[in-house]
Amino acid sequence: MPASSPASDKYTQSQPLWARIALALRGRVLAGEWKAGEAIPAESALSEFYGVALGTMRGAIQSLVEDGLLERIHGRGTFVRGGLTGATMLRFFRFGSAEGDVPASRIKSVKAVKAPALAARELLLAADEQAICIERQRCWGGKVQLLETLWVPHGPFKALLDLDKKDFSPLMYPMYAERLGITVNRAVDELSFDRLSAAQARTLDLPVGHPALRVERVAFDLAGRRIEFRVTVGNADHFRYRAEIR
Amino acid sequence: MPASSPASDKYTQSQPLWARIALALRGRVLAGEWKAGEAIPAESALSEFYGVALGTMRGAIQSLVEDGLLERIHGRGTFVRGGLTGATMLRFFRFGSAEGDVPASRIKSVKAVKAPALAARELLLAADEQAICIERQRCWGGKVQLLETLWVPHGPFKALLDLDKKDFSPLMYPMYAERLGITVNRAVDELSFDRLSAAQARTLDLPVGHPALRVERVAFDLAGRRIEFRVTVGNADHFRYRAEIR
DNA sequence: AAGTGGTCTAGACCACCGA
DNA sequence: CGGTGGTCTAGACCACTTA
Repeated sequence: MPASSPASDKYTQSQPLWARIALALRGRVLAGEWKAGEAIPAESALSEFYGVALGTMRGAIQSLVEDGLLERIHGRGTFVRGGLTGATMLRFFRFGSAEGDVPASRIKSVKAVKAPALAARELLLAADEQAICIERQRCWGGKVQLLETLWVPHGPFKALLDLDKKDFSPLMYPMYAERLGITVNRAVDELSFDRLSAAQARTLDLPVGHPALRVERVAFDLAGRRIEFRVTVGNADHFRYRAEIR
Repeated sequence: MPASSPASDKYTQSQPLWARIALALRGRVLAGEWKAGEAIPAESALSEFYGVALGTMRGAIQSLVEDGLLERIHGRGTFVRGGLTGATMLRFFRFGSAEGDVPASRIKSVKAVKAPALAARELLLAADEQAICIERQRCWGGKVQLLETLWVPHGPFKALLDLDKKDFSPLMYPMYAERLGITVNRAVDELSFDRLSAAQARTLDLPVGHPALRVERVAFDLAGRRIEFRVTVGNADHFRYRAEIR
């Protein structure tokens, strides 16, 4: 940045200076110069490095904070945000008594497959492109409560195929981070209602055709790439969600 | 503000200067000094009035923008935000063909009642306090699609009792603004799953016990007061909602 | 052209954190 | 204590909108 667009060229670029610096900073984060959880240099150091005023540097950092890439802690520093923890599917459901229960996770299968049409579309994969399909169940209170099917692109995730089902972490996103170096930074859930198929009903111990909440989730990494598509199905009677408008 | 806490007292208050100014500004908006849709004075004028630097004034305004109270438009000014339009219940549903259709609204009844327990709790009313209950239906494609029951506190809304059912606007919130001077600034929706009662099923032309989405909404005015509680019920098969995590 | 918000500078000092 | 981010100042000039 200092060489390619000197700060003395005020107001001559199409983007504000703080936005260009934010872009450069984002690039350095994505390139792995500072890893998740680590601190980036102090504002003063960065403002000197880029040859801009402190306020401008703060603006650049602030935009990345609002974007979810960085996190500022007063008195300590500015940190690269860790990814999502993944325990977030619970926010759509209320399971009565199972408060202290640890939500268990059971992997049923991990297979290399041709991505089906829906998954290929959501992950922006070419037709017939290879993917990995993971099926798992999530349990609370000793009962299977959620059925999940996940697809991830084959390339960056192929190490999962060599992993024993027992060694999968109950939370996928921290596992992606530790084992593959892939950070899930953002996810979009699409909710709809459905009815349980015969197989689903059997596993969930509910009648066939019972109302179900269906969540289709696309997860994005730090660079904004689509790295996981997931379909979760659960008993609609336990659905509860709070949305705010303004 | 200029008299009660001069700007020269730097850093001696528990709140930052910009926060105290934001509070003062919010008070002037709530007092009606500038109405919804109107512009407030320019940053430069306000910074002079409060005796602070321009950057501090910008910070105060920015906080109110993030709060949804103000809106800045480059080159034009800073405006008091109009309230919600109210067409927002549609975001939970997809009604296939009825794209060009104007969503119709039919008021079934407007009555002064003792607030039932649920409504009283959500509106923070005392037990047995008076409220106004409004029942209405919303239609698309020539069919009744949503059933709504609304409760509003009696005091500020009593003018609604003198209004003919035909004169209700299809959108409640703009009507609150025009007829009562009450601006809905924020609303919280709680979604859950239910089944249609016999009466509901008849009106919606669906089987009894058919899966239904239930939305309980609390609406807040500019001052943060709870001014409306609303229960909306519709066919769960048309439910669709997008949520984002980060 | 005049007025608005948006960007940027070059400082100063305050509040928080950890060693 | 030294280092971090947070607040604040007093300017200057840019970009957008309206008349």
